[in-house]
Amino acid sequence: MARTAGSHGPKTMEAIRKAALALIYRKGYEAITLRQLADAVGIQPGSLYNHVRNKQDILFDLVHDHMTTLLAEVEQAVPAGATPLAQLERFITFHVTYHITRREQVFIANSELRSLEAGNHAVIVGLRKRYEGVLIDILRRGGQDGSLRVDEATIAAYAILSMLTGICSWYQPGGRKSAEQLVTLHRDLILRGVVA
Amino acid sequence: MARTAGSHGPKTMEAIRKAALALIYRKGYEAITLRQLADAVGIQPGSLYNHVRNKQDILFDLVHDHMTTLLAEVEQAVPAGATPLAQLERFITFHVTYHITRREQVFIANSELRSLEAGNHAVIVGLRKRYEGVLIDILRRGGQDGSLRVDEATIAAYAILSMLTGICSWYQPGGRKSAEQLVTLHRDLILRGVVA
Amino acid sequence: MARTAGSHGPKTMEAIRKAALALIYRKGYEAITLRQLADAVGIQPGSLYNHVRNKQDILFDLVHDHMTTLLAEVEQAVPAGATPLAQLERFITFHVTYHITRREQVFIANSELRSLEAGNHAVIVGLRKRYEGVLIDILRRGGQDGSLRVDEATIAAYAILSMLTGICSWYQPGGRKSAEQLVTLHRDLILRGVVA
Amino acid sequence: MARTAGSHGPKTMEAIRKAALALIYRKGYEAITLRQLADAVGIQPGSLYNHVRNKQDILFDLVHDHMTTLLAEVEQAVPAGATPLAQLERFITFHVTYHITRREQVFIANSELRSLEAGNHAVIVGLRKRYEGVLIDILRRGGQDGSLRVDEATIAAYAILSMLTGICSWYQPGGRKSAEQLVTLHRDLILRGVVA
DNA sequence: GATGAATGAGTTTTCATTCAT
DNA sequence: AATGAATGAAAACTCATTCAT
Repeated sequence: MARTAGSHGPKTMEAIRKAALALIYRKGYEAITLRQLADAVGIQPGSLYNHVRNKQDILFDLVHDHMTTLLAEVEQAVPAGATPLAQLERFITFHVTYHITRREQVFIANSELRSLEAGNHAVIVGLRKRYEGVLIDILRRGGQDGSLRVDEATIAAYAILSMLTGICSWYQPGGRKSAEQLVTLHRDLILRGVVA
Repeated sequence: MARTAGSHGPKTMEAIRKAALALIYRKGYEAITLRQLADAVGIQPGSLYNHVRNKQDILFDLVHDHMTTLLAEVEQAVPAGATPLAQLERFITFHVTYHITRREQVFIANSELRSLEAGNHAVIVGLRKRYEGVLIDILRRGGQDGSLRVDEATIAAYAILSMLTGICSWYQPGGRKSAEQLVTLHRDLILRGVVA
Repeated sequence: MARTAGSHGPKTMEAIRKAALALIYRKGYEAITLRQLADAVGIQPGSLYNHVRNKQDILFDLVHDHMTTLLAEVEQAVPAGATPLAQLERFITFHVTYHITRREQVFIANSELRSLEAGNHAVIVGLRKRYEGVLIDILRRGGQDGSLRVDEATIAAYAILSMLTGICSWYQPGGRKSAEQLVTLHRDLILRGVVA
Repeated sequence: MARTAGSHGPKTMEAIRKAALALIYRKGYEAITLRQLADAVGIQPGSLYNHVRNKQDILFDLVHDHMTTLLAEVEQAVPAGATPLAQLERFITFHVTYHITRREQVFIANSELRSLEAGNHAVIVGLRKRYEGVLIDILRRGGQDGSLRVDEATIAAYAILSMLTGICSWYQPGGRKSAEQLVTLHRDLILRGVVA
C-alpha cells in the first residue's frame, strides 16, 4: 500500500523517541501501548519494529541517553580544582537547571527504573551510582576539610538529590518562578537550612 | 473494601490487602495481574471479586487508607500551640518515622498516583494537599514571626517533603542507621544546612 | 457474560483434543491458528488457555499420548516367547491395524515431529526409538537363528516401518480393501517379496 | 550467507533456491519466514520480490523442478523393452540412488505437498501420479506374465515407494552404508522378502 | 536490482471480569 | 466464599508484501 501519512526515513526514529518520552511521562511505561505510540507518531504499530527491537528497548534508550548526557554534563559543570563548597554550589545549580529543562527524561529515569529488565536495570543503576558519586565525593571532601558539616556523606547526598529531583514533579515551565530563583531557593535551603 | 455482607472471613480481605501492598510495591500497579495477586493470597482470581469490586479499588483502598492514617497521625504528632520551630521538628520526626515504618504504603501512594482513575485521583490529591498544608502552614508562620528563614513556604515545603520522602526509596529496615539517627541527620540538614 | 455455546466443564478438554487432531491432520501444526481451533471447539481463543498452556503443548500431548499408547499396545500384541517369524507376523498385523484405525495420530506423530521444541522432541524421539527397537530386535534374532534373511536389522526395520506407515497417507476408511486384506498384502510383501 | 561480492542476476535466484531448499528441509515451509530466507541469501526481504512472485512460488518451483527432473530421469533409467523384473530392478536402483543424492528435494516434495495452493497442488499430484504410474505399470505387467507375485499392483507400488522413499528421512551422506549397499539391501527386501 | 520503511492483517497470549455451580 | 470455565477486548509482536528511492 502507499504510505498514507506520518513521517518517513530517519526522522521516524526521532519522532518515536519524542512521542515515547511524552507518553511515558504522562502515563507510565506499563500503561502505554504501542498502538498509542504508533498513533502519536502517525504510523502503524507494526512499523515501529522497523526502528526498535521491542517495547523495552524504547524505554532503555530513553533512560540510557538521559543518564549518559547527565553524566557528561555534570563533569563539565563542576570544576575539578574548586573547593568543596564551590563545587557543591555548582552541582546544585547544574542539577536544578538540568532537571527543570528535561523534566520528562528525569522523571522517567526515576519512576520507570522498575520497568527495566534485569540487565538494563543494572546498567542504569550503575550510571546513576556514578552520578550520585559525584555529589557524595564533594560532601565527603567538604566534611574532611571542615568546610561542610556532613557526617554521613552518602545519606546527605541522597537527601539532597531527593530534594532537588523532586522539583520536576511539580515544576511547570513558565510558572511563577524562574529557573534562577529555584536555584537560589534550593541552594540556600541546602547550604544554610531554614533556621533564621 | 466492599466485602460482601455476611462474609465469614475478614482474614481473606486482610490477606489480599497485604499481598497487594507487597506486590504493587515491588512491581507497580500496572505491572501486577490479579492472577499474581490471587496466587499470593492462595485463592483463584475469580474469588478476589468476593472481596473487592475491581483492580482499581484495591489500589485506591491502599492509598486512601494510608492517606487518612497519615493525616490523622500528623495532627496528633504536631502540637497545635507550639512554636513553628518546635512544630517543624516534630513534623520532621513524625514524617521520617512514619515513612520508614510504612515504606510500602508511602512509596505506592507517591508512585502509583498516576494509575488512579480521575475521581479517585482527585480524592487522594485532596488529602495530600491537606498533608502538605500542615507543613506549608508551619513554614509560613515561622517565616512571618521571623523564627524561620523562609520566603517561599510552598516551595520550601515541597523541597523538604521530597527530601524526607526520598528516604523510603533507599532505606532498608535493619540497616546501618537507626530511625533516630535518620531523624537527627535530616532534621539537622533541614534546620541548619550543610555549611559549617 | 453468559456462556453462549460450545462445550463446558471437563468435556472441553476432550473437544479441544479432538478438534486439534482433525485440524492438525488436515493442515499441519504450523498452518493452523488457535482461532480456528477455538472456533472448531465453539469457544473463544482465550478460553483455550483454561485447558492448555500453549499451542506447543497441544501438539505434544497429542503425539505423546499416541506414542505411549502405541508402545503399550505393541507389547500386548507381540508375544514374548514366540519365534521371530511369528513375532514378525504379529508385529505387522498390529502395526497395520493400529495405523489404519488411528491414521490421524500416526500421521501427525510422523509429520509434525519437526514442530516440537527441543525438549519435547527428544522425549518423542526416545519413545519412537523404543518402538523401532521392538522390530529391530525381532529381525536381529531372526537373523541370528537363521529363520529370517536379514543382515542389517536396523535398515530392514526402517524399510519395513516406512512401508507400513506409508499406508496411512493414502488409506481411506471404507475403501475397497478391508484391514485384513491390507494386512495380508503387506505381510506377504515383507515376508516373501514380489518375485514369483 | 554473505552475497558473493557484486554478484547480480541469475546467481541471486540460484542462491535463493539453494537457501530455500535447505531452510524448508530443516524447518518446513510454514515455519520459515522470508526474513530468514533473505538473511540466508544475504539480501533484504523486499529484494526477494525482484526474483520471486511470492512465498508460495518458491515452494512450487522447488517441488516442480524436482518432479519434472525425476520423471525425465526415470524414463532414461528404466529401459522400455526389458522384462518387468529387469525393469523393477532398474527402478529400485534409480529411485534409491536419486533419493539419497537429493534428499532435501525429495523430502520437501513429500512433506510440503499440503502447503501448496489448490492449483499448484493439483499440478504436483498429477506429476507424482505419473511417476507412481511407472512402477504400477511394471508391477502390473509382471503380475500378468507371472514373473512377479503381485495381485494389487497399486497397493504394492505404494508400499514399495513408501519403503524406498523412507530412506531419505534417516540417511546421512557419508554414513556407514554406501549407496550401492543400500540399493542391494532394498532390492533384496523387495524382491525376495525376509523369510529365509 | 537492491534497499529501507511502510502497511494491514494476523498470531499467540494475557488479562480483568463474570457467573453457574 | 470459593471455584473453574468462560468471555471479549486488547496486548506485543510477526509476517508477507509493496513501493519510492
